Amino acid sequence: MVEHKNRTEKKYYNIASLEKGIRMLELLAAHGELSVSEAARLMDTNRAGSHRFISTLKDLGYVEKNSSNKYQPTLKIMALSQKVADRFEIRRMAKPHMHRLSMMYKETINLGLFKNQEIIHIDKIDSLEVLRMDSALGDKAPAYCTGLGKSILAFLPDHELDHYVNTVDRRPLAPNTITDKDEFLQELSRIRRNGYAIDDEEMTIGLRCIAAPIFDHNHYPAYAISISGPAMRLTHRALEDIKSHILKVSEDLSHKMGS
Amino acid sequence: MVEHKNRTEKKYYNIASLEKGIRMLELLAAHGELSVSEAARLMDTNRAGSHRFISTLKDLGYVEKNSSNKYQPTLKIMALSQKVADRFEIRRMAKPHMHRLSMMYKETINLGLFKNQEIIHIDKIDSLEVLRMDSALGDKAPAYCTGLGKSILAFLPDHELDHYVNTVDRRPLAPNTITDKDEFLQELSRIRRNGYAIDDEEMTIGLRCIAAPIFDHNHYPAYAISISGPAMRLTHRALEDIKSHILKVSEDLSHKMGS
DNA sequence: ATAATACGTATCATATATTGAAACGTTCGT
DNA sequence: ACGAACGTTTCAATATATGATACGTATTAT
Repeated sequence: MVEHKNRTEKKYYNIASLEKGIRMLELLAAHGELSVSEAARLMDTNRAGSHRFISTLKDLGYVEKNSSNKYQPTLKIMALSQKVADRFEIRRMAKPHMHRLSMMYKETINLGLFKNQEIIHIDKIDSLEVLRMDSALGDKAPAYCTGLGKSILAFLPDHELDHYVNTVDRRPLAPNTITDKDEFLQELSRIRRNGYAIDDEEMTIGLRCIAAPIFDHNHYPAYAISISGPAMRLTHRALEDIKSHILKVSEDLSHKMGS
Repeated sequence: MVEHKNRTEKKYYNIASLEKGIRMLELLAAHGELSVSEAARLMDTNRAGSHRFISTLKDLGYVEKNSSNKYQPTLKIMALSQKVADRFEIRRMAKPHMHRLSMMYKETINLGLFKNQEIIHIDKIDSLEVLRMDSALGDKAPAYCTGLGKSILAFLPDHELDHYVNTVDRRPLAPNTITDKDEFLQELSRIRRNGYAIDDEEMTIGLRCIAAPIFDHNHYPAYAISISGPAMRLTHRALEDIKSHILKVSEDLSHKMGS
């Protein structure tokens, strides 16, 4: 009777029913299929209780009844999983490239994701130098004035780019921010020709950066990779050296993503 | 006040907290990452409520906090998803082959999964003939006296096969059921040489069947495919014709599964 | 064939888990 | 340096999950 009630040690602000429901889904996935009463035994409850959870999961579409009166998980979990996996897959594949670039150039390497017209930093390797850009994972940045952003924008489908240029406010954040629409479109066309983008103190004064887009299996520029550092170290001369390397990396990653 | 309470139309034996929790997970997956208060707004609740669900998902390992105080789904969903997907993947890939075999031979085609020393029927195409085997999806059958089962057993790793032969009761279910251990091991060795198994009225009187194993990416004979029908139609002569086709199909599917 | 058992599903009163408000310390934006 | 927004924790009120009960059907044993 003691081990039956020792769940009091749990944080009392957790949702017990959610834990049980997820556990039910895990059991169904592990066993492939379960009847209401089999599940009841595994969950240490009665048939009525078991049925309630399974029925809820069924209504949510994560579980279905097969012809032998057993319940089995559906492929709906795949939809969830896919969304999550995509985000992690690029990180896993980019990591070795990022390390190599980091060792070669001793500057900060960033991996960005384009979402809701913004750049989200999904991975990075910090420069070991004292003077360095200090961004946190998950931070957001505008696309129009960053290397990551511009390299992606340049390869967006026409209608999406149109929408971007016409709706996003290009407020000046640093001396060189490109605010004029025509000038901005020219810049994107230049990037499209080169394959890479340079952010020359357009978001942060003193910060320079070179970036290239990474295309996913839909040939969509979902991600970008960049090297950024203080303008005094990352001279235009230095960028010239880095250029071909980062292009090579972005092409390789695009290929790995199925593009 | 009315639209706020019209959830009374729901089946009252569903678990509301589970629905909300899953919805929270879906939102996190769709948005990539969300803060407690962003989620609160999307879920139409307050920060405390939102936090409770996220915290629960975090403790379950499905969600983690990133460095910008947002919560994002982890790869744990993949583990769930993978288990489910495996079951469906073989079905999806086997379907066209099964249809082709069905049209060629006009008999019942079965796809089986080996689990807990039993065969589970995970897909089938019924023969259009009046006289036919009537099995339901999800039905279980013993492995030792079915084509599907024997074709898999024959290619099991040694220690697993040992365990099977020594623990499973080979009770006679039909005239030709192989009950003797040595005779059974000889049969498996014959199947290993041929690559396919024949069930000659070993489980059901009057029913004959030919089956071949399908290997997964671990080179494990996780599945098998079979053609079964009445012994009077599925003569040994007929089986001779079918043999090479079913072998070809099973090899192709093994290859597609990464074996 | 028939009885007995196991099972899936539905309903209800009651016990309990969830809820929203309130509060505290921290972070963020200005 | 200030105020607002946020994440987290606590607690009492109450909306919700629970277990018992019941019923019709499938499965198994006799």
